[in-house]
Amino acid sequence: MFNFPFSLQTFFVDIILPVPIPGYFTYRVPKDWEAYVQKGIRVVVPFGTSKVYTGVIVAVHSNPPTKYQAKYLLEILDEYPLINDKQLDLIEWIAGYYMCTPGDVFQAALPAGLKISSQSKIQLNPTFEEWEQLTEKESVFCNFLKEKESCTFDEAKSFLEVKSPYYLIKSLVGKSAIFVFDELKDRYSPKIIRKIRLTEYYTHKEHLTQLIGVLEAKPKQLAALLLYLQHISVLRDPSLNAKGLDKKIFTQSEISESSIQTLLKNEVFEVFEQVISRFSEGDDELIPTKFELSNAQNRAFQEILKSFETKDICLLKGVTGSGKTEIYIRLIQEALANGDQVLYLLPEIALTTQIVMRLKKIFGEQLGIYHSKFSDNERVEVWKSVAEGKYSFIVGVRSSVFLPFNNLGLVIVDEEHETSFKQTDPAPRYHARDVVTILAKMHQAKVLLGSATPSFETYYQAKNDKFGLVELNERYGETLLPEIHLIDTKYAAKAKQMNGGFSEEILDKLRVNLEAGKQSLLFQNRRGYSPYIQCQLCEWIAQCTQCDVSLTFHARDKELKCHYCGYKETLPTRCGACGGTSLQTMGYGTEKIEEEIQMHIPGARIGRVDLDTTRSKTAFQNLILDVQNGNLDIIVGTQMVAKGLDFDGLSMVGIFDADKIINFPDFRAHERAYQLITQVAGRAGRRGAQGEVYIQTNQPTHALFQAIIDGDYEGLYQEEIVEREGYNYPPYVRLIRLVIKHVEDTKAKKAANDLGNLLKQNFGAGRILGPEKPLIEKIRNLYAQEILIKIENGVSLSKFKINLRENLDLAQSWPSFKGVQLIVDVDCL
DNA sequence: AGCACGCCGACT
DNA sequence: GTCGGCGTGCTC
Repeated sequence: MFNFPFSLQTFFVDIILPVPIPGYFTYRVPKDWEAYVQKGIRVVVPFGTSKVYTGVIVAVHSNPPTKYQAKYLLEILDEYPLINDKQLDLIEWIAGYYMCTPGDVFQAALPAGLKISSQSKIQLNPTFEEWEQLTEKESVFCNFLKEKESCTFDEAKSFLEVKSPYYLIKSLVGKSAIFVFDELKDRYSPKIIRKIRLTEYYTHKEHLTQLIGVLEAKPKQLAALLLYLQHISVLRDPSLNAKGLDKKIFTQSEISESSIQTLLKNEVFEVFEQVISRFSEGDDELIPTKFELSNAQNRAFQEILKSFETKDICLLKGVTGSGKTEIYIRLIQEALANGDQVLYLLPEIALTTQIVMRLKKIFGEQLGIYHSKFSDNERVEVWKSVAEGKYSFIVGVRSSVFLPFNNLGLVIVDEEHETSFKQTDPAPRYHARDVVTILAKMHQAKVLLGSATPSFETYYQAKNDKFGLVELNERYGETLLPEIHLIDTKYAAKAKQMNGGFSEEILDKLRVNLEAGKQSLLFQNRRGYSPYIQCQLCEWIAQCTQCDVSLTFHARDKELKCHYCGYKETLPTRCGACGGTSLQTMGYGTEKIEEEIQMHIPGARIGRVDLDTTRSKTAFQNLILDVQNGNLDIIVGTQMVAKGLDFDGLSMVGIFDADKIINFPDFRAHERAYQLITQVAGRAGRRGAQGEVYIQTNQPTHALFQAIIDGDYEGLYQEEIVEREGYNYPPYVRLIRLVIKHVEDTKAKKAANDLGNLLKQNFGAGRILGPEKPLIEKIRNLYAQEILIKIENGVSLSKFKINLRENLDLAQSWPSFKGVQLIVDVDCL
């Protein structure tokens, strides 16, 4: 760091601000603070006329900006860097690669609790006495604060009727009249639970046995004591008493509050408070960490280590149920023993389940979990714990790539092919799997990509020796791959073997399974009751008012909903066109499947697993528990079940809309269909028994089904890769998608056309596809057009992107781009 | 992205 | 005559 004690130079800092404006922002450092500014610390700055933001310093220098007057910093939030150099480098890399601003990345990288903004609170110092030191304006403001207890920057601004209250506030802070507390300190409070334990006296065996004798006459108190001893066997080991028992456990059993109170009064029990981390699920005993790998697993494990000697990235391609997890665990143990940090990325839904419980049991306190359903408090807690080194192992979703690692040794990306690793909606539109390879390079860490059905991009790299490749082709134990049956729905319909959407075969199988006490899973990749409702007279279909899609009927809420914009309306009784009353639900969603199966198979206990039934944090876990405990016979679900559920009991899987998946208009449709169907099918038949899978389709001769039945990933890959090469699709080219949006259809088309022509001129028509209307032309009243850019392998991506950015900037200055939104999606899926 | 400045319709 | 609609342009 610079340190010129008598320097006449003025210091400036370049900072990242959470705004979608390219580049960094230069601010001036007040003379007194020169010693405190440093790369990686957060600062609060004024921005525009009335806003304050938290930014992070990326550079300290003494070059005044020439084109504008730099403003002063308002506040310094950290003593030490909160964001380390590698993180700053990663932010910059992502912004460059994904063609967004550092601010976009910063916004995604930091939990909100670490980004105070205009909402920061101001409070009067209660011990403040020296009112005579204040200016008139200041004392008026302080009196206002006295009344209000606290106020926000915004409130202060409107009260003071000035454009920027920060100078006055700063002066008051200097006089110790007020506090500005960053919301971090305010919002972030540790969680405390109340526990009960024996007083020290009764931890002695003789006192305790004596007590039990005395309580013989008081059965209720005795019951309470015995319940305690049942959970905490103090007689066996008095030191266990220190752990205590959650008060809830008493109240949940038959023990009355009054008997507890009596025991507390008589100083048998005492209450104490414990600060708990928000996600340590109790203090389960750690299970023994030594387990044997099977021969196949051990061979794979050794091969991975070998591959890491020469390559940084390795693909582990292991069939469902081959026991990849044990191999991961072994690698994680090695890395941790080595003193390295480990990051284990999972798709969101997989994270709520058993695997995390299992890892928690093995790795205990060193394991931190980073999940999108966690509150902001919890995220800040994880962030700090990683920075402090409390967690050396993180299991998390996409965004955990931004955590403050300083010594990463191993990154595992499980279910590597999952599209949820790519962020689609707000920028940065990054792919965690790809970001992780850069992150790992910075840390000189190894990356293991795991999947039963790798993405073709990844497999291509492995095949071409860029990544290591290790295969695990046998299922763990003796379990056989499920037997897959195709049901020809066209034929079944002719033979009168269809019952609505269900073939007799599936219904029969469900009945047989139910009688045998076995569980079944039905897969329908569409939530709600029916994907559309239609008038039987005039064929009118209820459409969303803001989007170019039909409305899905949700029976539970008796509403029509748009799955794209969230629009809702109550179920109409009349046709929107002819006024007729014969509206009918068309097609099948999970709700309707659930209802009809209930009708066909009365007595079956049916559970539904889709976005609608698992919105809350615990709902999904409760459903899983119900399945595990055998409280459900049939589970109906969307792709959530394919990805989230992982247990033994399922003996049969039924798949309904296979045709929809296969015929999806996208060059990756076959790859995706293979992955999804294989994944769903893989839910059937674990631990010994062979499972059965029934797929309803009207094109049973489709080659894809044969590949799925044979588990012939390789064959499908070979076939598809030829097509990809022939038609110039990934992995032979990189794709960048441009989306052009406008409220007016014609304006979107005009802008897209103009841009398309420019790009064709400058990059060659062969590289530009479109403009074309996307699958859904209008969402939230915005019409969209798409342009696809193909960049063949070997072309310098960074140069291409700089060139592309210039073209885009030029286009956006055109009159035809007025009011047009332009989205850039690099490596779009 | 916000948010201010700025230029045209329905209200006291 | 004003309040307020959202079009456009800037933010270190």
